[in-house]
Amino acid sequence: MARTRPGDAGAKLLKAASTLFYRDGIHAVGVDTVAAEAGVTKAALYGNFGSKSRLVVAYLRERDRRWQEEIDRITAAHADPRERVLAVFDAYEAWLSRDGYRGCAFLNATSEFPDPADPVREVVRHHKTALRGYLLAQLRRGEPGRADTLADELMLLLEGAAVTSVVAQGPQPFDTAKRLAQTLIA
Amino acid sequence: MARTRPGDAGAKLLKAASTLFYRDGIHAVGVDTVAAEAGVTKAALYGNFGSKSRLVVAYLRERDRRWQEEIDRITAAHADPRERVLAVFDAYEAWLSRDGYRGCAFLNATSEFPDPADPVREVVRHHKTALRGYLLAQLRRGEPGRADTLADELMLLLEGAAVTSVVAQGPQPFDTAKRLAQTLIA
DNA sequence: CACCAAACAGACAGGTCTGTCTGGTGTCAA
DNA sequence: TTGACACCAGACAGACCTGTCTGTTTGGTG
Repeated sequence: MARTRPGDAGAKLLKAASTLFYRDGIHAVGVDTVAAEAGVTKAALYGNFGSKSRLVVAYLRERDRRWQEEIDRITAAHADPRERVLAVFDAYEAWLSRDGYRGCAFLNATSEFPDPADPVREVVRHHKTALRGYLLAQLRRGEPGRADTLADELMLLLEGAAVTSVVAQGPQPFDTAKRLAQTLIA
Repeated sequence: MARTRPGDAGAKLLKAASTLFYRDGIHAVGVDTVAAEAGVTKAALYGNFGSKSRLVVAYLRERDRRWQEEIDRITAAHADPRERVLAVFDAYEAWLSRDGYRGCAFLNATSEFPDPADPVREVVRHHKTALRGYLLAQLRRGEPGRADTLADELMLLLEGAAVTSVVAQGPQPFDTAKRLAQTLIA
């Protein structure tokens, strides 16, 4: 088997962790399983991340980074603020659909880590704050006075559609959410 | 110490399980902990429920039963369909507030049990279907033609507020949700 | 080429998990 | 009063958990 090049174990682990933690849940996956899936030894895991907790945080940060890239793509693809907002709904739906409606990784992590002071929860707050911030920035270019309220409302619709689509095992809630969002920002 | 009377161990276990599973998460709590919290032996747990999985299902069913009682109280306290709908939002908020914003027990369980075929997930679907059914029944008495769409929209707002209030660690999202709900059903 | 850092391989410790089993004890009902 | 049954107490099995350690091998760099 091709030996892992020095410095590559971290990336392999992150990829494996992302797949397994998201698919099966964080508590349900052991470090041995992550290392095996990455084709890397447990020693490499602890050498790179120090602990499972820190690997979990790194996993969420990485996912946040990828989501940020998605936001950048949306910004590049659409100039109209309203279109950008609606594109966020589409992107959210596409992510969940691609992953078999296992829900938002950050909300799932929140369920598994009850302590609000946990570093995991800080990453979640950072991610959600950034998302709301993006919506807010777009909405300010429409009716600045209503932008804050609208951002709150759209966040409710996004999160609601995300969790409901998991229970329903399908994208239908996003149709409802997008339609409602459209009338709100019209 | 007063000995547990025959037949009471099940109820004690259910109460302890409800507290611990909800507060700390299901995978994070072991059967020994549940038995100890209930003041009961592990043998009694397995005698009454057979397995941890079945205890989890019983925990969610019990919670669903209690929520159904809440719905009955709402029905008794309000005659107007619109008031009943808004009272559901208030009740949802009150439950989360009482429990320190740990979120909806059923959505949290969904995060922890990825397999849609798991009995746990069946209980979740049953609970959410019943909730939507109640809203739908009320909405049909207003504009029957829009009732289905409205029920979907209100569910999004409820779920959205539930999860967002966990991330935000406070009830503010429910203000947004209720205000929006009010304009939708006006 | 020689060295170092990072990987490999895999044993190991100490704890926790679910689930079982044995044997004694209290309660209720017949 | 006696028998059935649900409980208590706690040991036990076997798997899995996180995290550590020893020693070896290898790739990249000076």
